[in-house]
Amino acid sequence: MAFYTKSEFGPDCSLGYLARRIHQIGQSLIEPVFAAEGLSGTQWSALMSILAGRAATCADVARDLSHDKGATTRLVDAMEQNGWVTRSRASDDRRVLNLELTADGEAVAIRCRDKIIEYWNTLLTGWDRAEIEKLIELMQKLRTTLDDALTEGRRA
Amino acid sequence: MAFYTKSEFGPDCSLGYLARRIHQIGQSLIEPVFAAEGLSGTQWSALMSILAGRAATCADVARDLSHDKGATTRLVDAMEQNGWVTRSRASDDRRVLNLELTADGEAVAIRCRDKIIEYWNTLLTGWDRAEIEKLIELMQKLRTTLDDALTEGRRA
DNA sequence: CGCAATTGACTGCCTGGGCAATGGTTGCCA
DNA sequence: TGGCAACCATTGCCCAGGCAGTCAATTGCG
Repeated sequence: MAFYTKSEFGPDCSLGYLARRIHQIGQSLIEPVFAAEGLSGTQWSALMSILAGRAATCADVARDLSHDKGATTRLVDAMEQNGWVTRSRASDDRRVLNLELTADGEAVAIRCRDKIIEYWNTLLTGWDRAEIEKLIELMQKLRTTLDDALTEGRRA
Repeated sequence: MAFYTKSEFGPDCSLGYLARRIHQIGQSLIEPVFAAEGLSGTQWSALMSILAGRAATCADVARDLSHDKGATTRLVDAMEQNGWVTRSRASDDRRVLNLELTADGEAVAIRCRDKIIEYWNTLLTGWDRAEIEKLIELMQKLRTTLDDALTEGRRA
């Protein structure tokens, strides 16, 4: 039933540790790509979130990225100053500020996306397609499991 | 040959995004376990690194966790103040400070480890053993791929 | 042997994110 | 209808971590 045991548990087989390292190293590898365009990885994530229609407001972005709401305000501030997004008060709900990508914002987001795609494709040279698909599938499942646990914890 | 395409790429199939979310959510779920023992997740990682014999000095810990050297100094400061580790000047290389776990430090590390194991086992209820093993295997492979790219980049 | 490059530990500085509190707005429901 | 909870956006505060630079000790190479 139980998967991990006290004697076998170690960094190399810990999902938490592996996720941490993959995130850390991946981040540091890809960051130069963003830096070349003058933005941060988090900013790009936010742009993509808006571009993909997953988010239309500040709060949406924060939720979609599991990012702090306060930090998101400042994130949008920076992107607005760079002329990548615009804020406009929603007419139907005056609490909300709708975010929209400018032409520049969309262009930057897509340029970065294409570079990122190319970077991952290069990195994954030597992997079987089936392996990658399996990895993505299992990581999605893990993400779902964690998400469920989180919302369950929130309810309790 | 290429795995990702411009039309199909999206957050849900991006390994970077998945790793980020898994790391973030996993971290926030497990953090209370550490908080109950009065330490942080990073501190526990460092303790485990020493306990497992993967690190014997401050620099070792920094390397093993891909953690900033400066931050590691302060991390060890905190753990020393809590009485979990001791620093002692190495006799053969007087630059080095050898780190050793105290009885308290070891006890805390192991208590947390056991709780983490239990937490993951609970979380993974409903997963097939083979699935978990496959996921770990593929994440290890990804970690290795990224590590290689990193050291390669360092050399260039 | 001697000098340059490297390494370990540490420090100051700065940025970015987590957290809590606030003000304004809306929906709900007694 | 009045009041209350939820929600959006924003701000101030604090802390951890990344970065660059310092000092001492060590290694390596000509």
